[in-house]
Amino acid sequence: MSGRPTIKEVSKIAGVSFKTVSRVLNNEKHVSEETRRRVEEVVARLNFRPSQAARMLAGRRSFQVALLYDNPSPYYVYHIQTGAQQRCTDLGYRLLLQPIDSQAPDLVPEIMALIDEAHLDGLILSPPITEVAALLDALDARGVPYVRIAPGIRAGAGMATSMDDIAAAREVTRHLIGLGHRDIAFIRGPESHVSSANRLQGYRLEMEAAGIPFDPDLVVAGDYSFTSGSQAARKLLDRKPAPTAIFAGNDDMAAGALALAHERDIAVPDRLSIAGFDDSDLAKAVWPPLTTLRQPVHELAWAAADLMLGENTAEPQLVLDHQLMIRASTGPAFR
Amino acid sequence: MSGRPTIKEVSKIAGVSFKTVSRVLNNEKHVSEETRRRVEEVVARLNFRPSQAARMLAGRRSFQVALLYDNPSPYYVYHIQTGAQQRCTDLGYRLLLQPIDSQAPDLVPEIMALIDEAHLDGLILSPPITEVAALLDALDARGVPYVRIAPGIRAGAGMATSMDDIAAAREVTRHLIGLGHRDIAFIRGPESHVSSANRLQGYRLEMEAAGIPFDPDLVVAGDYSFTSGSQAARKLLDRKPAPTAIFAGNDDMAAGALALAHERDIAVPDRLSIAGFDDSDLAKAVWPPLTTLRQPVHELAWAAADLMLGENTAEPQLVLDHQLMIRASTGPAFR
DNA sequence: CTGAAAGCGCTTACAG
DNA sequence: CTGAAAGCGCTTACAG
Repeated sequence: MSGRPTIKEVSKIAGVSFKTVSRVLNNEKHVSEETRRRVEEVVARLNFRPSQAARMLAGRRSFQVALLYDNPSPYYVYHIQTGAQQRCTDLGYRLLLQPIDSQAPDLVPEIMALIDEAHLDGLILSPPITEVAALLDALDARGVPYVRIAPGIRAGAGMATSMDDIAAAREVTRHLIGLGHRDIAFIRGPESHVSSANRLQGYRLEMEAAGIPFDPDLVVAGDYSFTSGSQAARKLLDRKPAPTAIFAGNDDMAAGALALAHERDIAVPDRLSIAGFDDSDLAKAVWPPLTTLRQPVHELAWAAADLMLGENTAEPQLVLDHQLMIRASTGPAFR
Repeated sequence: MSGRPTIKEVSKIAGVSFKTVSRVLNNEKHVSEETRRRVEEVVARLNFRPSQAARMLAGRRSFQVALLYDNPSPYYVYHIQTGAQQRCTDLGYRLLLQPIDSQAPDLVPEIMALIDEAHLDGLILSPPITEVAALLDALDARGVPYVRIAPGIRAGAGMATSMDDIAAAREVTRHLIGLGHRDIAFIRGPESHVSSANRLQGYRLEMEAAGIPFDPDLVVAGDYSFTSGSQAARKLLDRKPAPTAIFAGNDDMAAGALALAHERDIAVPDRLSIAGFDDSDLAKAVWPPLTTLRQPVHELAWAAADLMLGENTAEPQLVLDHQLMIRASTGPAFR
């Protein structure tokens, strides 16, 4: 690999010391406008970029942070990546995208080693890595800055971005109740996800607020997968009387429930309404398209990066808006 | 940030020079077994990881490569990332995941600057960045190693992994013909994608091989999006007689066609068969699940990383197997 | 506003 | 098999 220009070559051509070039590159004060312009011109002409390795080694900051994730959903990972990366790039930081097994026994030392190895300035944690208490303790102890996206434990502490899962699930439930449904079933996600418990609670609160007694038999467990949604729907639709509406804790499970309805020739939404949660790519690709709740995944990640690296220091806990997306999979109750 | 151990501290504790520690870390010869063991023990105890920045700066290699992508499909991006990252990690390399706008006017200088800035040892290119001739020229000129995934132009040159789109599309078409279909329509992808033209050609070749004359009116253009699939299906189903089968160039468009069939109450597969391409997450989430062609996305990326960094130097052009996935969206022709 | 010195934590030649 | 020296390309104090 040849042709790599260095700061010294730039300085030679610009006729200044390489220290002055460094000042220009780092936007420091105390450089005359004319000198700055001359240096910038040479930098642009040579297409010069300072060696990140050298900056990391010499400086106290690496301008490098990592996004840690352990999520099986391509949709979720994609949007969380693009959101965080967009903001990091704008602020002059490189974002390392780090998939990681949150169940690994040596998770904490591995992450600490990563911090050393890559000289990380900070960490963005996404669920379920947000819930590893030992990791939070270790980061706090070393003074490594971090932001959590949608944290469950220690929700009030540190920097975090989130949405209100309870309020959101209430909105979906209210929509169904508004359509005349009373026998509304809920397919819940895995115990390990905080979001899952919160959505269930939102469903329950709204049912009770409408004077409909909570019926535990109408709640069936899934694991956020398509297949588990189908199985849960099978159980629910075998009941007599069957519920007239199903609210699934995410879109994958809603799609699974929908497929089962098709299989049994149950018209949706005429005989059965189905609502999901997330507004993932899936929601618009199935038939009929899913009524669901748009989770601002991209924005949550963008705001997390902004919180850690940007100017905003006022509000360390950001709650972003969600949105109910009403589509064709829900309709008036038939009885 | 405190507590960062360095190679010197390790060497002090192990009672050797720091140069010896360096030898152990790099698996060099000429270290006695006993010394090696002692050093490794200290490294493990301190949870020491060498500073990547220092290695990059001092060494001729960075052990860092980048994956460049510009693709709107979360599914595709997710699997290409995990495939490449898995192999890179196993081989001791860090993989930078770099989304990039392949239409950007300064694409080439931007990438060259990235190479300098991050001291990259090589590049993995995914479509459509694989098709930027000026980039390939620049990389060749600087001697930067790169592998392309599913290249279109200069397909015979350099390192590449791919699948046989033509043969694959022939298989899907053959499956439909075997079910008794003769009026088989094709929804093609955008002109800009090589895969799109190849799949069309495979469809055409197989039709002609079966003695069915190619009918250009049965080919409608889409852009790989769900919506374009619906629109294309609308045009096709407005024809008299309508085709009995639709082969879409990817799963998103197939899902769009399927949604239109539902909208018009056309039973799938009884009155209309629909096949897709990719075997994305979508294929199993819609009803009925799509017959489609499994593209080995993960494996293509894994093999690309392996080609560039692994031991395999024999075969610079790898063609991986695909697989026809027969599901419920295709069935016997009704007439 | 500008510059010369020291050093970040490693690897690369070069000795022994 | 092991070590002392030089240097990678920058930033950080410190001077002027």
